[in-house]
Amino acid sequence: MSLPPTEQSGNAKHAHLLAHKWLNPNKLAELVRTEGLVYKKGKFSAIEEQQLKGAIEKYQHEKQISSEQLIDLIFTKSDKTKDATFWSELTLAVPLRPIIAVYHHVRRSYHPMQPLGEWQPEEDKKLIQAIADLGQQWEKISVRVSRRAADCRDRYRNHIVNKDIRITGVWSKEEEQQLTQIVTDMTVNQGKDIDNDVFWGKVSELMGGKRGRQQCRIKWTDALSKTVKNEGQKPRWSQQDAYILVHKVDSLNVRDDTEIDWKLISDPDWNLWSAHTLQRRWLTLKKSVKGYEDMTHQDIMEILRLKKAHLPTVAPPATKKRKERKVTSAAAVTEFDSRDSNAATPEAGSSTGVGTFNETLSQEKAADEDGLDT
DNA sequence: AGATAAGGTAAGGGTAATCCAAAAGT
DNA sequence: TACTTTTGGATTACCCTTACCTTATC
Repeated sequence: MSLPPTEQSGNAKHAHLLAHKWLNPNKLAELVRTEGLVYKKGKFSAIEEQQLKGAIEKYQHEKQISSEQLIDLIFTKSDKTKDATFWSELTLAVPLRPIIAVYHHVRRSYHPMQPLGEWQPEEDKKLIQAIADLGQQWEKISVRVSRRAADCRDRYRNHIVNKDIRITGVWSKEEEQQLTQIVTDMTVNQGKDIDNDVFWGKVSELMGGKRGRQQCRIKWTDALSKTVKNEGQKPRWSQQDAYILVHKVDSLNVRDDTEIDWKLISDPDWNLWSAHTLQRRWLTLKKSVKGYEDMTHQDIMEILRLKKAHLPTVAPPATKKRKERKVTSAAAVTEFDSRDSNAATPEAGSSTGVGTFNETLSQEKAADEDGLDT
């Protein structure tokens, strides 16, 4: 009998799996269940980009290959000189990433056609013609339109489809109701999760094609879903929210804010804010720090920690004429926290990995209690 | 020769930078 | 009230994952 696998040996084994097996989502999910495999999803952080770049340069140097040969290696299929270990080596440079993710990421970022920005009317014409001629064969279309296959596809589904009936601008009450109806029919009325099981292409169709999939999704996740959850009231961002956000980000102890998984930041008791909204709020917060462009994440954090050292008092009641204060989500959280710290039930909090936050807030709150409105 | 793994392409799901209007602050 | 600053709504180029194949490898 050997020793039970230590964390290290487990990780080494997992790292090897991730770097050498082209695991499809089912197999990945199974390994997560059976072996406690941990892997990373979502946007590649700046740090990971660096690590990949380093690995690619190292490979290029060791094998003494030119940049052209490198591009061949990444894009040309069935090249006899192909090195089967190439993708595995790159993957080892970014721990926790499956080889398929690295493969796709590198092929995107080293693509010879770089993104070109806004589409010109002539390009749209070319695209429409190409689709008419070829069908949805994006790689072939790409050659004719001189845009990446993925960009052609995106242009098509987001802007060309239904472009004559598509409308933009502020949503009417009727549209909002219709969207809410469609989303709830599709999810809760089918026993599905209203936050995760929505097919936005389908939703757009059901909206009669008047609104695109992006319009529908953003409208729902950033606006409608939270007013639905908040009994029709629209929350407004407050200084308390800013305080909470700074402390949550701080508690993650990331090296860089590109490492943050914003979905983990939203809290069951603070979840009126979508991940997207929180990310946006973080950016404005960060930009409020003078000279942030040249600072490390740690420097920025330090300043923000100082700036937001104290929990701001609730809603400055300077005047009472304010038509019944909108309930802010921050208020909801602080209320919850005071219950939480009294009860001290471990399961009460969220298990999102930002647990230290609640303690911080409770302490701050205790110290600040007198300043709080009653 | 047939099974399985690697790899290519398309479909599906999402993020983040930006513009501008509305609300809050002064 | 008029003006300035902050926040929120909408838009859209761009990014990541999954599904479904074809091709390579054993």
